Amino acid sequence: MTKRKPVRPAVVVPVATEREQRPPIEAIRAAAFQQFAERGYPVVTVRDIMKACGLTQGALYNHFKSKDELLHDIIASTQGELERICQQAVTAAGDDPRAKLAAFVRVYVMRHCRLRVEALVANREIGWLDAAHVADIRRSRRAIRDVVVGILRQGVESGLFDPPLTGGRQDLKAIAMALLDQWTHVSMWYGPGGEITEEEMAQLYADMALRAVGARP
Amino acid sequence: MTKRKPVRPAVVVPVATEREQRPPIEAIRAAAFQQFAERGYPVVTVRDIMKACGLTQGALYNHFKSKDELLHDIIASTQGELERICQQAVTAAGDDPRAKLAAFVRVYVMRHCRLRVEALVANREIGWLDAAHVADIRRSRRAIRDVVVGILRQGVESGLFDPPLTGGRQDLKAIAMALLDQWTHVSMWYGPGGEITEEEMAQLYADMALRAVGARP
DNA sequence: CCGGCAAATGAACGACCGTTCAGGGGCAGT
DNA sequence: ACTGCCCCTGAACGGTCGTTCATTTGCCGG
Repeated sequence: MTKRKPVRPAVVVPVATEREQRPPIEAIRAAAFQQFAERGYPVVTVRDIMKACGLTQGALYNHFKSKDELLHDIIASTQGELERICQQAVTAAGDDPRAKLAAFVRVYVMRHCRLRVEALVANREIGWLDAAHVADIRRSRRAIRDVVVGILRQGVESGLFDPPLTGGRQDLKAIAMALLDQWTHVSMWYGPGGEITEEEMAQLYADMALRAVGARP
Repeated sequence: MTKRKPVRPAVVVPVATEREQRPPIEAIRAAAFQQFAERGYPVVTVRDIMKACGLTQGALYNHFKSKDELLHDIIASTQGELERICQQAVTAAGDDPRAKLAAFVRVYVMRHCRLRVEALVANREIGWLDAAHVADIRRSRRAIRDVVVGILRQGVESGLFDPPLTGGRQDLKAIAMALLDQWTHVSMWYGPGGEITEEEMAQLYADMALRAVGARP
């Protein structure tokens, strides 16, 4: 057998309904999310995506300049929305760093449970973007991380947090990275069919985070 | 431009020394690790890997049945070794679940810092394996998770751990997943050029884990 | 009814993919 | 010196890829 076999059988979901319900550009975005999440950007072809929308390959280029720009478009929209709701949750949580951290975790984890597909694509497929498209996504990620670092710093300075030390000093950036890794990768294994609701997940992760940073009760 | 542009410029490292020093099959494994880690399995070609070893594309098939089997081979060896050292660290740590958990985290995190490239490939590229090759990797991952769950259960039953509740009951599996996500993804951002040593990372993560599960001092 | 225009089609292009295979070199054992 | 055997080479195969483009479609204001 000399044929290059697809990494997974390129089963294209029926869809059919997509085409009528929303404008084609939205159908393309939705189909791309689904396909990228299930099989990964490099092995999903333009033909796969467009067939899932009931269109043919050429029609993509009436809406996006390239496959690469399509990926950037859907990642950037998800990432921007995530940054927005995280910022908003923190500012709405008052001034207590414990409340801020808890609010952040709740919003972040619940979003990664509810929008598993989008979160998974935004976090896993970013590496396929070329240098020009990847910059603003990374900026947004750093901004989110810095929000967490800011909460931790405020908690430490006010004496409400007592996080573990790293070689004798505080490394709040490492702690923030560790916590964000945990929260982000919920989207890799959480399934709505399980026994835990999204609210319970959010509560569990908030509890663990507050404990990890040594928040006073 | 109608040419399909590579996701990243397929810069092939000089190598040259590889060929002489070790048997070719080892050079192929090393080159594959490096290339898969840097650019991802689907976009790394057989020609890329073999050129990095100073060989030509056809020579791969004297050592591996296919590109897929090569990926499985290098992932399986890494994963098997990880499972082994984790088991061994836990049994060598005595009977106190706090010591067991700390020992597990130390070994797991230090390995993911030191062997970043291997860990990254084993965790990130597993999805490209076909169904026949993926089964035993997943089994090993479950086994490692169950080791953590076992430690947590022992800690709870002995009253030494008091982990957060999930909807009124203990969900040790979810806690184990959350912790493993955190430990695993160290390999995504830890760089030996940073200010934190591997030992400090291991200590930090062990501290956070013990706090998260409510270990008594 | 008509002209115009955005949007879709599907063949075509140039490139590259994983894998196969006939040919060839080098070296151990006899 | 000859015979196997292992390993490597590089052309070839059959296929897929992202993208382009001439052509057609379908809709809208007049």
